[in-house]
Amino acid sequence: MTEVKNQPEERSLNFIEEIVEEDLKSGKHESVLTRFPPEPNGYLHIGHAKSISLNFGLALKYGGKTNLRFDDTNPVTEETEYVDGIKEDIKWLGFTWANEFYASDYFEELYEFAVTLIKEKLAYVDDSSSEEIAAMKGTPTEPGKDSPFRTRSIEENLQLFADMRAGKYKDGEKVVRAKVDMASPNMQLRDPIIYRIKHAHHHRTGDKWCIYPMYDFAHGQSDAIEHITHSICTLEFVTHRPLYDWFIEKLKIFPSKQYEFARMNLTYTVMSKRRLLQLVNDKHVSGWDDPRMPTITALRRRGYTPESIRTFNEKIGVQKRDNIIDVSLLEFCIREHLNRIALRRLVVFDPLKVILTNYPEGFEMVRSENNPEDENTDSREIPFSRELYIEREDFMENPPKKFFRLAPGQKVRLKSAYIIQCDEIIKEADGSIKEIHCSYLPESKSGADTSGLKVQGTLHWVSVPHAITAEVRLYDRLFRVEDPMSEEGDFKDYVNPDSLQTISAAYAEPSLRNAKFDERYQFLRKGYFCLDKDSSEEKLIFNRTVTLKDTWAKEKKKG
RNA sequence: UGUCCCAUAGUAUAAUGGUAGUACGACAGAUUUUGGUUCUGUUUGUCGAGGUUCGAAUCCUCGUGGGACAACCA
Repeated sequence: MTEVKNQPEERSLNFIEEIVEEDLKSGKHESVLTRFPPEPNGYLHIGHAKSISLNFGLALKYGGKTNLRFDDTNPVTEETEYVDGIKEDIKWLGFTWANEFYASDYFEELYEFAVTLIKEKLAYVDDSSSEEIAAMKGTPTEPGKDSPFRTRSIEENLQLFADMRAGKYKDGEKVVRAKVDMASPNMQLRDPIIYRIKHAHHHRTGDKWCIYPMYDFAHGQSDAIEHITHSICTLEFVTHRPLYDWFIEKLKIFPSKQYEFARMNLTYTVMSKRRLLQLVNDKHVSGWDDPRMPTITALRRRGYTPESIRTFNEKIGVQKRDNIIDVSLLEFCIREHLNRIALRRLVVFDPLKVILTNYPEGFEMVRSENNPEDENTDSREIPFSRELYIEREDFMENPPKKFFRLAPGQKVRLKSAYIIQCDEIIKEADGSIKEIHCSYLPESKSGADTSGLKVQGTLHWVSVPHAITAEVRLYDRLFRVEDPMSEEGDFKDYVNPDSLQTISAAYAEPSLRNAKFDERYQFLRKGYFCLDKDSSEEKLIFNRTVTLKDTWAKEKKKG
């Protein structure tokens, strides 16, 4: 009777899944073929991850396939470096494409499509300048005017188009436009340009072409060539859909259908390749993979797991309304995963020396669990000695109420070791605290505590003679404001100046000497960390992926 | 003031004419050798006005608000 309880929660379908299920049920399509179509002019960001999850997820869910297709129709901005980066990111996210295609694979077919249109009197070569074309285009509220070249003969158009391809004209001298409707209320339909001249080296076709198709003339046709059943893109292409359908109809090719969803926005960051590139170029960050960036490569470097990003994508859903997702949801997803898999380690960032006056010379090894959430992980030994470092902020000479840490006369437990009590504060000449002298309770050892004492606080620590040092990089949100784009002025004015704090020498327990790149760590009471790619044999560098939730910090703020 | 898209707690997301639910956040408490985790509880919502209907978040109309579109970018 109560068995329903453990059933996985049934998730309702998003609007695209509904369309797919309907198409499958009605027999419109026998299977699903989607595509992920990045332009190789920058790195993928978390917003793209939503599209990747959607496209690949749809195929996975309904037993279909997904092609990876690089939309490489603009040679001046596109580079092979980006192609490689994008492929790596998709693989890392855990998805596998059926075919790796390029819009440039179809240049010859696309050229023929344009010839077909010309022959049907549905396209023409226009000698007008860019400015003239813009002027004749009209405005959203006023119709456009026909170009004087609109009525050229088929033969002349064919010849001119062939000459364009042959390289007889300079950039911008001529374009090919589709003949749709200069009076259409939809601006996209006012004789859109479908081919332009660019004497530029293409990352794949080299110098074979000097004319390149525009997005609208490449995307839908590429979908059709591949027999994509559901071509999913973002909302800004809604107004392009009539054009998408128009080309498919006029060319009588496979009727792929375009569906649009709202792109994702995240608080405290920006989400466009153009703006991210600005941050890189203006050196606000060290590069596309600076861990503060919302790019996939940066998230990976920062320690995010692909699982957490996929979970995040499931949670945010798919819809058509503008949205800005609270970054705390992303943080929740990564904490939830890391809590399950991260190995616990003790690391002191800002050391305060503690001398245990009644502890003998030498040291002992104490045992500590690697992950209390996972019974399968074992434990490790940590050296404990008479001289220790604790976190400076874990001691206060005059503590406020509810300060459960170390203070004169106050007792705390040292994690996996003993209860200690503060007896004396040793100060420097300037009055600052040099070290504190404590006594430990031998009968309070972890696992064999017969002291009967209950203490409120437990601190992390390291043994001074055994500690190793490491650099620790603490990251915070890239922007000071939730939505930099909605603020006055340049979005770059709102970059958070404290988004990176570097601790050049933190003191870590010796087991971290063997830290591995594929392992995740929780530095107790500090946050989740991973080894940074800048690390070397001589120098360990850790990135903070995300902090732990800190209710004490909130308490302090309240005053 | 053209065409198109959208509107449910602070943020997201369900309810597909029949009890407005879930997650994150926030707040409070319990547990805790991490002020973590876990658990419990509280809080806040259908943009507005009409209409259809026994019944409307859902369908219709008109408003209001937000967004997209005028690159030889994608």
